[in-house]
Amino acid sequence: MAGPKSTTPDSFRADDTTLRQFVGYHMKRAFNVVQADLTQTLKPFDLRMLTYTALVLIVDNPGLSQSQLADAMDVERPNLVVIVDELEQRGLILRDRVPTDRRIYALSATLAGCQLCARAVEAVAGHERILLAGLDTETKDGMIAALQVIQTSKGGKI
Amino acid sequence: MAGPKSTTPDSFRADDTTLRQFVGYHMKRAFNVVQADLTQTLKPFDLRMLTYTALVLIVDNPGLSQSQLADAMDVERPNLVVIVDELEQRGLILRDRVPTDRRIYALSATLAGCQLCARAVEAVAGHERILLAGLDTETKDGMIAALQVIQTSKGGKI
DNA sequence: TATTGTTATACTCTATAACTATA
DNA sequence: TATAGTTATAGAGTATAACAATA
Repeated sequence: MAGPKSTTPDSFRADDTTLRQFVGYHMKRAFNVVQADLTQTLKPFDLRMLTYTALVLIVDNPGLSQSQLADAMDVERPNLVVIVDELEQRGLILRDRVPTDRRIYALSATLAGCQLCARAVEAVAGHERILLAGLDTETKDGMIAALQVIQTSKGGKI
Repeated sequence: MAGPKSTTPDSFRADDTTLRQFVGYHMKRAFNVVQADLTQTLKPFDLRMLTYTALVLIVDNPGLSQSQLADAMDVERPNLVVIVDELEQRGLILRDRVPTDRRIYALSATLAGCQLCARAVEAVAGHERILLAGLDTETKDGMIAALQVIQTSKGGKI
């Protein structure tokens, strides 16, 4: 990662541009790193971040509807359809009609889905441990708590 | 934001699915909120997050090259071209050839670019203050520091 | 040979409107 | 009328290969 030997001012690392930064800048850069790592980690399982997140949520919350899943994932319902389609076609989840309200699909994981999920979760946890090795537990927990507070402030936006 | 009155299990808020979450999940949700707010804030200036970030970095670091800017923004060079194009066509920045290395463009902001940047930066700062009102200074700084550590661990990925 | 900027391209993610079937 | 799921579609953002000009 040596800087280019150009005649322009010495290479601008992101850290040098300390003036007038905004949280979105740091969040995006950090998220890029996390997502790139996640993409690599999930590749052997043929999962992306979205399909992985959906699968974990379905395994952990059997019976939830697509609307509820879309809400939990912060994704628009139309965009969730293709994600659920993919998981269903691979035999990882089931779409069951709810007799008392036939508009709703109750989502649940198959045995294959649970097994794939378990392996993927383990892999992700392992990679995350490496990725966050530079943070002590207190700092990490503080960051996650702060991220959750920001999430929550969604409704209170101007 | 009342949950749907369905016969399926009570609405799953994201906060209920505490099992087996991963940082990417929290980072994405929080980033969604920040970016949505940023998009709204920048709309009056006809800027997006990417064009705003590029403009601020050029204003604060006059003379940097497109490669350096792409590196600072964590964007691939080909994708930066259209961003710089847009700013140049709007008369906000200049692309100047460097005599000592004619491969490079030295980027700098015009007066109009500096003025628009100043107004946009102020608006963003104001919105950010509201968005992060739920966090005390210590928590906020801790989060940003943690995000920067994650950024840095990019090179050390497995 | 390597680097800067560029074009072309494809893929993913996101956002909106409109439809159906059920309630 | 309202909601769940769906379709279609358009727009961002992202990633890769290949090229011309320059070093």
